[in-house]
Formats: sequence, C-alpha cells, structure tokens
Amino acid sequence: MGTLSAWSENLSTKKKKKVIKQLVEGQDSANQLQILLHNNNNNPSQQQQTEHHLSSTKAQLVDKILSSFNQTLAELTSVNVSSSHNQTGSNDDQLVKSEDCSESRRLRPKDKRGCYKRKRAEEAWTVVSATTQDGHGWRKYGQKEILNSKHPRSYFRCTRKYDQGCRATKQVQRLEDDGSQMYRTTYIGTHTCTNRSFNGPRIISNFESRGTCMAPIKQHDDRLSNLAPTTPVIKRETKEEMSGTPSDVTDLDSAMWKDLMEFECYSEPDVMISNVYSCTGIKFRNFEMDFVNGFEFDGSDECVL
DNA sequence: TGCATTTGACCATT
DNA sequence: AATGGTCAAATGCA
Repeated sequence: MGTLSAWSENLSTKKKKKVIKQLVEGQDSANQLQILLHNNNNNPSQQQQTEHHLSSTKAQLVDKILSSFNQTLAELTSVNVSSSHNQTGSNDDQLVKSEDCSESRRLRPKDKRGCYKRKRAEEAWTVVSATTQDGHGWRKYGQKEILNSKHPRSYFRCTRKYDQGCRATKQVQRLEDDGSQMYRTTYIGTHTCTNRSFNGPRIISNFESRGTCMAPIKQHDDRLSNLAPTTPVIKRETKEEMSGTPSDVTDLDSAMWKDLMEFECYSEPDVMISNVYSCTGIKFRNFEMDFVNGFEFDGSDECVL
C-alpha cells in the first residue's frame, strides 16, 4: 500500500461503482442544500416553499451528505467511519469525570488515574504519511506499546481540549516498514476548535476541509458555544501550534523531524500537501475529477493531490 | 517557574 | 484476562 494507484487497483469494480454512487448522492444533497441556503439568504419567506419542492430539509440534507462521505471514506480507507451524531455526549461526560478525578492524589485511598469514560466509535480516518504535522496543535498524553508492533503508538489530544472543548484526538504509529519512515496517523473526532492564532502556511488545509466535511456541520458551532462556557478553563495550550515539537512522535528521528519542519514551514502549500497525503488522504475537488475521468489514478495522481 | 513530555497506573472494552 | 486508551504525578527543559 502507499500509492493511490495501488489503492485504486485494489478496489473492485463493484466497490468503485458504489463509491461513485455515494459521492454523487452526496453531491446532489450538497447542491440541494446550497439552493436552500441561497434562497434562505435572499428571500427567507421563500424558504419553506423551496423546501417543499426539494425532497429534503436542511438537516436531512446535511445527514445525507455526511453519510455519503462517511460511507465513501469507510470504503476507501478501510477505516471504520461511523457517524457520531449520537456520540456527542461522551466527551462531556469525560470532562466532568476528569473534574471528579482532579483531587489531590494524596486524598485518595488509591490512585485513580485512568478514571475516564472511553470514547466509543467516533469519526475516524487514517492518513499514512512521512510527517505527522497537520497544522493543528496537539498535546501528547500517552504512549503505548502495541502488541505485535515494533513501534509504540503515541496518543495526542487537541491543545484546545480544555479551553474550547475540542474533542479531536489522534494516534500516531510508525509503520512496521522501517525503511519507509512512514507514519500512520489515525484521527478520531473532528476539530471543533477555532485556530486563529496560526497564520502561516497550513500544510493540511485540505485535510481540515475534509475533516470539516465529515463533521456534523449542525453541531459545529453549537458545540463550541455550548461547551466553551461550561468547560473549565484549566490552561491555554496554544504555544505549540505549528511549532512542530518532536513530541508529535516520540520515536521519530529528530533529524528527520527537523527536516520535515523546515520543509513544511517554507514550502508552498500545494507541495506540502503532496507530502502529507499518501493513500488515504483525498482532496475532494481533485477526487471528483478523478471519478469523472473513470477513477483512474496513475503515479502522478499520487502527488498531485 | 511554567509548561510539555514521559511513564506507570488505572479503567473500559473485547 | 488481555489489550488498548486515558489520566496525572514525576521529570526535564527553556
């Protein structure tokens, strides 16, 4: 694995058709949503009438779009991509629970580290890349030796977890193939934080758009506004944004890391994107074009994402 | 001194 | 019971 051409070859014709169908449905729903939003902005009084003509309401359309993307990505990445519409409470529980566990260790009869509620299935997707940088600020909170894996898995949470209630986490593990120096990054949950302090080149701008596409759009702002006031502000963790601390991957070769950071900071965004995506990263616009052209990826496609 | 990382312990899931 | 995910004290660094 590792190239889109190989990835495409591995897709059966049946799967390709299924994927195309799902994307077309998603596109159709997006178009309907666009019409709705457009009419709503220009003439709110016509909105209901328009909705009547269209087959779905906005919320239904959003669900359709998300479902389309989720299913397609699940098909393409072989990653279990599930809707998280009903999972939004888990992290809140966790935050509350964390508070309960914040008492001094001395006061507890027994160490209660690890008292948390494990997240269930969230939106998840995997990116195989030579770098783990994605423009977001991450704080490492754990590392684990994984059974039958040469390299440990590192766990990261968004640095905005506490000040903005962002639920995004990622897991980074170096691939077994030592020579490739590649890393598999699994992103779990979508960013709900606003990342305004960083104005430099965003290496994963497309990635972020992808994450946004997969996120439950209707929840995005609500969650921000709902969580922010109630979430205890413990501390701000914004310093590391794009600072590219080697902590992103503990066993990452430091020299390589330095090279990567220099590359990412000074390269053109398009070039950087090509560095980020490997087999599962997909830029939707080009993706659509590839589908139009018969879903054929050649070697050039791999780097033109 | 403050902040980020490390690491062992704990808990949830399978 | 095994494994993986998370917590938080200890540690290191700027």
